[in-house]
Amino acid sequence: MLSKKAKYGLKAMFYLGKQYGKGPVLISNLAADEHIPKKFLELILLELKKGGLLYSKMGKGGGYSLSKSPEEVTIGQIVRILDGPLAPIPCVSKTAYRKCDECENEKTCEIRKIMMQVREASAAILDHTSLSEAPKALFTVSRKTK
Amino acid sequence: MLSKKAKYGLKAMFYLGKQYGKGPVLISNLAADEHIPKKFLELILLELKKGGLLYSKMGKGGGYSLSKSPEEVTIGQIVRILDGPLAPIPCVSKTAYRKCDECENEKTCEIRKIMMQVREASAAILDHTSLSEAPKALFTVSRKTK
DNA sequence: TATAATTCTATAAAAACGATAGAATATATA
DNA sequence: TATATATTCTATCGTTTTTATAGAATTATA
Repeated sequence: MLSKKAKYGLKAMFYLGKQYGKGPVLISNLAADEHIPKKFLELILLELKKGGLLYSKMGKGGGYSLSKSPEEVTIGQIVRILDGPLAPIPCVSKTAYRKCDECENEKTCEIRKIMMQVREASAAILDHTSLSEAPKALFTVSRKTK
Repeated sequence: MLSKKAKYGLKAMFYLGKQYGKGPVLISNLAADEHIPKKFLELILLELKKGGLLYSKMGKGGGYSLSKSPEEVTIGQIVRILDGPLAPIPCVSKTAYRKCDECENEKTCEIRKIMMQVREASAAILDHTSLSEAPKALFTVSRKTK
């Protein structure tokens, strides 16, 4: 399940995507417009900034804006920063591989083989959908038996 | 992320799949062989039984076994029972639809459109992979732009 | 009746989640 | 330089979920 943090973050990023090029956006405005708890949103935007997706400026006339164009920001990037790896289990993550605690033999693990495919499918979608083209992309999953 | 409960459950189900037709399996044996905390495993097997995937018999000579053949039990069924819906957000779940708390307009929600596709892709894999064919199925995701 | 097994109920520790509070820091401008 | 405005940092807090564990109850067999 996507966390509320990630959901708020995605909302905020889409919002900033629409404001792209129009100067910095205030946290307060974003929070009010998207109905996100302001203090919580502060932390989220900070994480996204540290993740490289946002630019910010302090003081009068400051605020947040995308650090690159909406086309260049993928949903996958956002979700990874806020919720961690897309992979259902750590041993199939490409961006944050980790051996599973209980796993004896990674080569023969059936669970791993399946979750590998799930990760692959999810990543194919999330890493190829950007803030701008979100509503346009369509994906199909097809099945082949060896 | 898949919970430990679901991981243990999947391990147990694969194990029971291999023992299918050979009579009931003791929780103790299963727990020992797969290195799963026994008391925790009890709860898991009980859930899977209530979900209709397992048959059990109490008393001497009792134990657990699959309630249908391994081919008929899908990974999706198991994961749903133990971890809930596959959908990343409740509003795109087919088996457990729920309106998102924060959602204003489901029709125009960009997040929903994307997560719908993720759910579709995951379900396509998990609902078409069974305990027996797990290592054999292959899936590919292809992208089309409208 | 003794034994062996699942089932049920309750509890508990630890981690994750969702959120809030307040002080610190940086910036613009009057 | 002072003031207002904004992000940034650190700490905390309550709730829920996760990951178990304990023990009694129930069912079945021999």
